[in-house]
Amino acid sequence: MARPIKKEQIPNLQEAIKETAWRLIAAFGAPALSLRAIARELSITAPAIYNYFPDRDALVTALTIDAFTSFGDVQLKARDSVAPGQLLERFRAIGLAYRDWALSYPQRYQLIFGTPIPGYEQQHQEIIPSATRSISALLSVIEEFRVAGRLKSEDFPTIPPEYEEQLSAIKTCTSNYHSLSHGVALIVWSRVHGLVSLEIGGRLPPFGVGGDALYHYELQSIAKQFIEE
Amino acid sequence: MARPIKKEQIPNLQEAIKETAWRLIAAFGAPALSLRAIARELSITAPAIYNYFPDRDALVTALTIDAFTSFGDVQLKARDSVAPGQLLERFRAIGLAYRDWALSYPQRYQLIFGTPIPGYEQQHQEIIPSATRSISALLSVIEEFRVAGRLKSEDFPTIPPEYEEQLSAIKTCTSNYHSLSHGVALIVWSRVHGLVSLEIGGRLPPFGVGGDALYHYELQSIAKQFIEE
DNA sequence: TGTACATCAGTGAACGCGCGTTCACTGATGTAC
DNA sequence: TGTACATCAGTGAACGCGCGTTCACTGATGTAC
Repeated sequence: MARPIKKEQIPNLQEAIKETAWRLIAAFGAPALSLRAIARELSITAPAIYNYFPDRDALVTALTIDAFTSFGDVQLKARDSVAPGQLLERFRAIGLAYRDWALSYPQRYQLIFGTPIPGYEQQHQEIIPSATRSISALLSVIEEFRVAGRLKSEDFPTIPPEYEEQLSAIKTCTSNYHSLSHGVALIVWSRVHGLVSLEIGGRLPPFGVGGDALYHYELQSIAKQFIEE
Repeated sequence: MARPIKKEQIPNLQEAIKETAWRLIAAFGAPALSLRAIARELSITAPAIYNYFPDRDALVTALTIDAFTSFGDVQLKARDSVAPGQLLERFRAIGLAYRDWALSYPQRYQLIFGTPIPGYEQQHQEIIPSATRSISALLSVIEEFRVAGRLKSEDFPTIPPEYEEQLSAIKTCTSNYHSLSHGVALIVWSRVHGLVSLEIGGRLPPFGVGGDALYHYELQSIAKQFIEE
């Protein structure tokens, strides 16, 4: 017998909300994200979302954690796709994966590494583990170089003791790493981030330079500067 | 005789609107900028703003142009503060001025180099002149190095002809520059931008590294890599 | 010096909109007997 | 197999808010005679 028309349910609404949020962020930018827009898109009412997230900030926090996790997965996978002995190849794999991920998910990249959403205060405590994990692939390889005595560090600025204590956030994960490794990892990250964020922002075309060739060149430069053959 | 209480006028309201806009952007972020908030701050009514700017986007465009102009002023002043012969010192001066400006006006930096404001479509044609001028200081010095035969470019990726045509935007200003100079300027910019945007975003502390020492180190690295002594 | 008039920067009310969040509710589903 | 009940995901109305933009207006200022 025919049941009365049952409204088609959305299985796993929690996930559907997040996926829709990503689509809207991709289309209109993270700061324009709104619960009502998500609800509209899913053909539910806005208050239904409150069954899954206590408020808008909690949703953004969940999205941020997911983004860091996805990014971290890719970074660790890239590292582990190369045998532990081939450090230089590991480094290259991580670097290439960085840009690939950023170009695949420019919105997520902007969300976690770009200008923060106004009016949204990051819940640092909740985000730190996934954020720390995401950078740990690069950090671990650089530390391995250092341990192997292959990190060129002659003129790298020494890190003053008063800064050392600020390392705590990351150090919970990588407490045994030398602080030099953190310094080098940071400068490597800043170069890679500089190029990638300009590329995502569409600022390469005016210079008439291809992002692909430039990125390979930059990775090569970094390796040459910091790593002993 | 006592005139009736005259409401204190704001002289040069156009400028006052822009100044207030910058203050609000500094406080709440560019995407949160609203005409009504500006009006409230100035104790005028929102429609009064329409006497000076046809709509919100026009205001943002004006702010963007002002920011590029202010940034360009600083860049050119830095370059010209050093005698034309001392190219390396000119380069250093430009680099240091870049960070100084960014740290002084992080909001302006974010507005012109960070994630674009959602719902605001840049009026490219109006902005291009000030944007092009702002980068011209760096570009000119690098071109001078090239002309002097002091630009190390052995393994710099060659720029494919199909990209050359995209240079048009900048080339209106610097049409006689070699495209290699554009390429090198871009990579220099990307490094400097990478570090500065991480510093502005408050992402250096977790690594326990001081922005000052790191930036000097990075400028030095760039010079060493691209410039013949 | 005094009057009539044009100018036009700023006002105040109103429009239609979207937002986050609250609240009492409904109605399908699953469980206990 | 059948009935009574508890659960709880999602609803719909409402709240108070801020937004960009429009419009007819007002009232101080400057000009012409």
